[in-house]
Amino acid sequence: MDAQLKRGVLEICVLAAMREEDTYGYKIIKDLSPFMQVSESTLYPILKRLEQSGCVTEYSVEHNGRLRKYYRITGAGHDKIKDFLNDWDSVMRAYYFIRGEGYYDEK
Amino acid sequence: MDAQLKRGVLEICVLAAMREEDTYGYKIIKDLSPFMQVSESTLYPILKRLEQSGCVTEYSVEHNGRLRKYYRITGAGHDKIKDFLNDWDSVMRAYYFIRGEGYYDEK
DNA sequence: CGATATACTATACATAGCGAGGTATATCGT
DNA sequence: ACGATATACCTCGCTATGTATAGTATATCG
Repeated sequence: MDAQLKRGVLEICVLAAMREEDTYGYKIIKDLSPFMQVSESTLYPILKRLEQSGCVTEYSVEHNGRLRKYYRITGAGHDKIKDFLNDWDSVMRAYYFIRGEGYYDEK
Repeated sequence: MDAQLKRGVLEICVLAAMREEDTYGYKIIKDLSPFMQVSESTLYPILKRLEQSGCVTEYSVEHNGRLRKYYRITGAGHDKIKDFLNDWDSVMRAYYFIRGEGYYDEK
């Protein structure tokens, strides 16, 4: 996916990836890879930002002699996903404008 | 629309806005405003980039004693729109992943 | 025993939206 | 007559964020 298109979508994908169960960085990259390439240098700063903005909490678990960091989504994180889905209408209106088929018929 | 979501969409909207007929900066802002707020400090750099990358050509027409800059989309510009539309599938897959309803059924 | 997978971190760079400010003319209400 | 608003274009600086590159460390597989 185009780097510019990723913005605004990727962060929400990361939150969505931990909706079912707590997860960790490397697993998120693998889970998203079927439809979106994410490099480590992109993901880890995102996780840090999400933690600082209260959208996720983190805790470490020892795994093979190293600490593996798990992330759990918070209420604020769920709210952020909802906000994104509410914004999606305006994205679709832009898409229909670009397709050039005029009015976007509400779902 | 969220600033991050705009990236990758806005530039293509600008190209789409001149598909029917040549247009100019101020008019583009008005034409997009029903579904997307664009400030002048965002638009004019975009038009400059599009010109430098060969997606549009520009020419000036005198209007009320001042020069008004018109923009015309090129073949490369049309190609860019096509590329965007071809990429849209992966955006929708990300959207369906976020919605949490699993597999994205091809249109 | 080297390659690959797993797993996290830090530095430096490029891209692009946007607020704030600048310049200039025309029009409209009071 | 005059201030507000609309039209029309441009630039500077800030900020957010994707990404390449590199570093650290263990386990596994051929």
